[in-house]
Amino acid sequence: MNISDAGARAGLPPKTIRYYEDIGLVTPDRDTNGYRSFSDVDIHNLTFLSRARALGFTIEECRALLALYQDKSRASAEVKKIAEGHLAEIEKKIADLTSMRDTLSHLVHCCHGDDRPDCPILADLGASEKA
Amino acid sequence: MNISDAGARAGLPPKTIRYYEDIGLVTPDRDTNGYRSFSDVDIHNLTFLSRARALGFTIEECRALLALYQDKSRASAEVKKIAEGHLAEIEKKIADLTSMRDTLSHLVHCCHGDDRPDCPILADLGASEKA
DNA sequence: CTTGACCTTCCAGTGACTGGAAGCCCTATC
DNA sequence: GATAGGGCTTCCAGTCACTGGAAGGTCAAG
Repeated sequence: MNISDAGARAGLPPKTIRYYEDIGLVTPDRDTNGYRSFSDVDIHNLTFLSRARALGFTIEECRALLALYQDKSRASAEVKKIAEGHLAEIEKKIADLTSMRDTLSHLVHCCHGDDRPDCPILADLGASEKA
Repeated sequence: MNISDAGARAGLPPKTIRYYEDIGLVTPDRDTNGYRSFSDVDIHNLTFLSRARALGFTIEECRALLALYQDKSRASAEVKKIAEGHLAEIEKKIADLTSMRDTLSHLVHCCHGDDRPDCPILADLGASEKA
């Protein structure tokens, strides 16, 4: 199967698949004309990667997960450890963004947003620090 | 004031300040020895940038906000528009991350995490699509 | 006079792609 | 057989907002 079809199956653009090959995540065969030829296993691995990325795992986490996926004697504890670490990072990002949102939402709410220059948003950003 | 002190005041590393000068966000004077010399206004602007960045505004949003900040006849509506746009993006990121967290949290919860290979996390990532 | 902490510039790397150029390959139609 | 189009290949550059490091100038203290 050619790269476009493989991409359609896995839910990834061709460019991304070439990149994944570049960094050694997949190693499709080549046809005699030089075209990449994707086997069912390749598609399966690409789909795995696509889903793991959609869950926000970094490429290096994906690499580790894929290796564990292919190692039929792995310990599930190792997988769980990676997932838990990633989960903690997601939680932290959510907390950070929520804090930003609360602050910004408050400021936006305070700004009347008309053609006058008074603006609590800018006032707050530019304020000297206070206790 | 030299770059390190300016950075300490504004809460930014010297490298970042040099970068901000590179891209035209600040334009500190130079001493005769070539060192950057930061005025109170420079510090103020850097602090403004530091806070806006901490709220997750992009550099280009910061550039726009800083211009509005310095324009004493601006309309607050313009500021509010930028802030609201940014707020919407934050909300979206929070929603995306929350969805990821829920999925991942569920999977982590299902994985017993011992030395056996059975792992619902990998099973899910590798599953053929189902209805 | 030397040491060490600053400062300067410039170049390269980060993560995970993405866009684009230049050129080969394949199929279909005229 | 020529040609048009689409898809494939490689490679280079750009994204965003820095960050690290090298090479070298400057300054205050001892």
